[in-house]
Amino acid sequence: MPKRVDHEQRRREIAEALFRIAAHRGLTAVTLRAVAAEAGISMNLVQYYFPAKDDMLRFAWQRMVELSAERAAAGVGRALATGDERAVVRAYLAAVLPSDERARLLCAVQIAYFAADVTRGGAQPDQEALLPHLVRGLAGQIRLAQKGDRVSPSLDATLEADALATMAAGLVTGILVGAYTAERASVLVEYRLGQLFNA
Amino acid sequence: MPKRVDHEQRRREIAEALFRIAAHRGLTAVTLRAVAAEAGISMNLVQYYFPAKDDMLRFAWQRMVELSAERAAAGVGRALATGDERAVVRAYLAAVLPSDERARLLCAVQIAYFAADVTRGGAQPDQEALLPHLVRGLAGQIRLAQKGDRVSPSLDATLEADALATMAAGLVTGILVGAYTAERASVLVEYRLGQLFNA
DNA sequence: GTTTTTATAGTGCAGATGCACGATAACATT
DNA sequence: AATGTTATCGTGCATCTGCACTATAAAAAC
Repeated sequence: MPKRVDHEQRRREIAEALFRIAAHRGLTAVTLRAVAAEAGISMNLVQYYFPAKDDMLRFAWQRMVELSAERAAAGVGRALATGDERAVVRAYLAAVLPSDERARLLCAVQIAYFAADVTRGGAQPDQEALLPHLVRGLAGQIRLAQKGDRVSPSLDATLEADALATMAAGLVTGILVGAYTAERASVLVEYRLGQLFNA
Repeated sequence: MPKRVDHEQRRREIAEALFRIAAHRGLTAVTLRAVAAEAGISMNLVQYYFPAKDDMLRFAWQRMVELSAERAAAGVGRALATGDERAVVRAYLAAVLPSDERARLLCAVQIAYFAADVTRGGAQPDQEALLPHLVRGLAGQIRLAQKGDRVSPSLDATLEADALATMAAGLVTGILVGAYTAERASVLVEYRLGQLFNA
């Protein structure tokens, strides 16, 4: 076997195995042995790259935030290039919603962590910041659109952003639980965008 | 000790102990021993009333749905008596949001179960039905208000109900994670009600 | 070519967990 | 008063979990 291994890469592979287990069988099923088996390596190797289980869990969480951010940045970046605020807002929301299988996996993992955090007294700072971050992004675009008269200036940009962001958060759970399809969610988002932006 | 004990009552007490543990330390911390200690009884007694741990978890889930429904019915019932659709819609949403410590507890428990379900492949039928049930209730009130010209008939009642319900669901997570306060949530709900209903 | 470092695997262990089995005291039934 | 039933408790056990310790091939360093 090769001597030099990219540790970061190895940790990411292990994190991917963790994602699959956490998303399909819950954080409870995330044991060193289960992750090792899923990753196709021995349990000791997992311990080699993560001194303690908690390190692994933390790394995987950070990795998930990173992956989600990348996905979001791609979609939002394209929309930003067009200069169309409506498209940017749509992209923001689309980035949050689990549209494909990959996003569904990441969302399920996020919810698993979320539940573990909520019940562990105070949540991680990251958890707490996700929604406000989305709200700021949305509010910024709405204010921009108001300056261009594409959104009525009588509306409260922050409250509109709050409404959109929380709706998106609710839709995530709705989709994961099977109460909404991704298509239905899109229709709802489009409906709200139609109300927010001038025709 | 008395010979005859109300089994249902005992199970409810055990469920309450389970709630406290699940809400504060997560479903992972819900062990037979922990629940027994929290309830102030021996572990064997827990097993006496619940043959298997899974029975206990299922009973507690049902009990939580029951308690939440009772709380909701109280608030919505009062509003229904007034005949004011706006008040009813407000009551529906207020019933979902964790406004006091008790509601916060139940919501935390719900999220813990929710996460466990989402990651266990298909969710419980109950989980799946909660949001649609809320949507139907809201849509009904909105249609009623449209007939009385208190809501513009040009709006899509179902989509408006979807928007409100998912916003409420998102607010629940937002409040639990500390991103929103219950007061801020009320402001947001009122803002949206102001948009939905004619002045 | 020897030695040191690095990536990988095996094993054992203390603690926790769900559950089964047995014991017993309080009450009901007769 | 005797007997059976019910609620409660104690204990032991197989299993699993995270972790520590050790071993060993392969590759790098010299």
